[in-house]
Amino acid sequence: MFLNAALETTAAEGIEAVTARRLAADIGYSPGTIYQVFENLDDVVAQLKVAILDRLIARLNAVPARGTPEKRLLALIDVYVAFAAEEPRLWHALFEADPPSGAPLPEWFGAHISRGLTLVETVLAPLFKEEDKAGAARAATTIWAGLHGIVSLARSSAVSRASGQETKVLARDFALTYLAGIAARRT
Amino acid sequence: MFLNAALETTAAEGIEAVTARRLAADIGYSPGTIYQVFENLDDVVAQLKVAILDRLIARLNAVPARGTPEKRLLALIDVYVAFAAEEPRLWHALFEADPPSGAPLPEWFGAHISRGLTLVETVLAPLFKEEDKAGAARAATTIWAGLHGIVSLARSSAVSRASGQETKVLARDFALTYLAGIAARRT
DNA sequence: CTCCATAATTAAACATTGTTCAGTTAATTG
DNA sequence: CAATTAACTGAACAATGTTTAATTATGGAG
Repeated sequence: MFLNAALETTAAEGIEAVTARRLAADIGYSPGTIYQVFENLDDVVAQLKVAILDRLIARLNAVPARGTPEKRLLALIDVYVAFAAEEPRLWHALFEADPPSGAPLPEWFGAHISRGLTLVETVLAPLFKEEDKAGAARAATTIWAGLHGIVSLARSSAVSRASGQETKVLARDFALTYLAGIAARRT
Repeated sequence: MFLNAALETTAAEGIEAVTARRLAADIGYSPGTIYQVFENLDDVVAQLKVAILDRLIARLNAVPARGTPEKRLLALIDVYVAFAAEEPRLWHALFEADPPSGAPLPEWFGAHISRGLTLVETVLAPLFKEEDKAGAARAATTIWAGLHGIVSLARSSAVSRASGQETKVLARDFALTYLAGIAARRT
């Protein structure tokens, strides 16, 4: 219940609106109860991030697993960019917002993020020889990170914020060019 | 004075430690005085970000303007990654931290960020034909954004956090591969 | 030097935040 | 039904950003 309320508030008003009293009031409880379910607000936010990541990964998993790796990667990118465009506050809460206290995220969170990475890695695998698993992993990391950077820059810069389409073009071009570079440098 | 104190506190303890009372106490003033110099704490943080960006850009400007575009770009990247490694709290405050209130940054901040972009664009210019200024701009945007994403992911992921060297290799590889992709797709 | 006007600075107050905990209510078990 | 356990509350505390009346310092005119 707490997480559902936190998710709704975040989607509608941003993660900064998720306060202890607000969260409790939304489901008809008192603030103190939160601390019997969660360690503190950082814990709430950490689990909220996992819930948001689950949503994103569910969408990514929903793209059909057929076609060339390039086409599949572009489909993943479109889904990612669309998620950031449709749910900007969720994307921000997941990838950009700090825990309320400013403390680092718990260690177990890294394992969740890597689910996104391995998803990209799986799609990219056919492009790499079997003995070059490290290359596939590195490419997946770079594309995942680059995608994040492009969406992040697009959100903060007033330039391309007007046309949401621009981000999609930029992200697609980045991925295709990077893959072309891998092919070119290999030969 | 306020900005200097804020910069020192941020470098040492992170931007979350920059509070109104702390800031005032550090220079021997009372909290209320801040509001005769700044509009509010968001304003302090915004100007602090500009100060940090000035530092980063000063370092980027210090790289020699000779050699091939590729070598010059790699030098820029090394400086960027080194800055993030040596001053992680400043990098975080500049690129990742939200304003205290969660409100968006003022419009004039975008103009400052674009200084970094044009710097990369200048280095990349010789690689593009004169009529393809848009291509150079897009490449600069992608590299700047990708660099941000790689450093951001490296910081949040426990995987490569241990060896700070990994980030540099990843960033260099990303840039070179992306440029190779541009060359390959053009022919 | 004195007096006054202006500027600079303060200290206290207010609302809101996360968090704790003794006390109260609800549920469950023997 | 009684007693134990669990769930929950509401008031309190410290710390936050921000405002403002009061105070102090500054500087110029006579």
